[in-house]
Amino acid sequence: MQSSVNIGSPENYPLMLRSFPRAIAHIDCDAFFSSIEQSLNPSIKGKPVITGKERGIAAAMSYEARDRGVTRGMRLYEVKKLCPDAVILPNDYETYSLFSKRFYGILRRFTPDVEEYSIDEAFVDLSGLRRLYHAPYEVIAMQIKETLERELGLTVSVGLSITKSLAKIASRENKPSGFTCVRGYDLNSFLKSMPVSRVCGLGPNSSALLAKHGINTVWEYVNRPEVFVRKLLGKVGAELWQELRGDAVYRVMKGENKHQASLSKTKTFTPPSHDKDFVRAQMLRNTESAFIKLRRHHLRAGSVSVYLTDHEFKSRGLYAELTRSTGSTLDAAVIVAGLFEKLYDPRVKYRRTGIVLSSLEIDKEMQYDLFQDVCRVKKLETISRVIDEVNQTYGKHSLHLGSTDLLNRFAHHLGDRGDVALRKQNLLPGETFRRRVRLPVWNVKV
DNA sequence: TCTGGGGTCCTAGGACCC
DNA sequence: TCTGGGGTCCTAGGACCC
Repeated sequence: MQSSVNIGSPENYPLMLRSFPRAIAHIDCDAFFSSIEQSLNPSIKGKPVITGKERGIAAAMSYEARDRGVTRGMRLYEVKKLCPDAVILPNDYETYSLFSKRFYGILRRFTPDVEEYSIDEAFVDLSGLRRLYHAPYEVIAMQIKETLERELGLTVSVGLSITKSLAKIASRENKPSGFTCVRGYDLNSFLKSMPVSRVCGLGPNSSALLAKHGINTVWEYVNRPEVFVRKLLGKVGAELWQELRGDAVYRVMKGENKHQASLSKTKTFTPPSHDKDFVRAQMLRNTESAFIKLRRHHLRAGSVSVYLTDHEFKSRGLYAELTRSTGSTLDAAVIVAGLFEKLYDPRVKYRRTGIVLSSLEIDKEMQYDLFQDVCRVKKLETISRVIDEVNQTYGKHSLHLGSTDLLNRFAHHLGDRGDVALRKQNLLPGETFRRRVRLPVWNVKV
């Protein structure tokens, strides 16, 4: 890595690096979900593989499918039109999480400075490792890449540069199985014709705004004064400006279990509806699902917000803080129903409801408030536990709130896979799957 | 890209308080 | 009692990410 960066015309923008230059790698698994499916089932290697069957849209697709024009979020009937031979599978997050754990395990063999950016993307700070490995950063990064590909049976793309933002752009350059190194003195040529929309953090809105000011490439962006971008795009804009000039402001955040801030559940339905009972039932069903997930993660929520999205995709929401944090569906259902009453407008057609649980805390840290009704709390907890047990055995939502009953006339897509045995063979020592049983649904009033 | 679901972070502007 | 002005806190909504 270079120890200095030369960017722009020095007389206009004399650049003083704030920090010692770092070597940061961004590692991105190629077509993660579908590659895992192909890795586990060799008979579908080389075929267009799409996951997301249970939701009716393409969540992830293999390069074979991408080459045929399949894109993220595409409806599955469209997909079938494009490639009739497509292999369409439901998402299997358990298996994907397992691969993700292995992925991070391998990275941590090289250094503890690993950030879990998402299920299939990591940042690794290689700074200072040259001496340990007796090799330049490029070679260390290549070693990491080769180890990952060999042990996971998937390909990954790696970007290596002096800031996170630059490394992230770089990793996308030569997918799949790419390796792109951008040194300080490469910035000029690398950014010259790079569209601003490639920058992580500059989405469609920011890009459109920049275009209005004649800024289309990252090069044009970094050659404007900092005050200008700050005025236009605020704090984030200014931070990215630094990062793209090679001045690292974002650190690689190590730590395996970052504290989760919120947990949400949303569901879209078609056609849009203004049937109040139906919309409320959707909302409460989301509440049930959110709390099931909450309890599975051994968490409690201290606040809850609900929102409704109308047919024009405008959302309105309401937020409530709870007097004590809870993991009980029944506790929250009362609050949610109250918020819903305030939010619901009979003149509007809704197409989506959602709930966000926040102020999350770990279950065992929960302390009883001196003045609360301990008996009632215990009772609600017992009910929740029993509900979870029943549902685990007989299928999600077998036992549910009476008020969500009317949803049961809608069939559940089961997303069954029937290849659990195959998947189990693939487990390493110490790895397990959650139990998964599906039976017909019945109704119980609570 | 006309729109599926689960997240994080930022900020304008309202509420509230001197 | 009315009014001005300024500071702080908070949250709803937006923008963005995978």
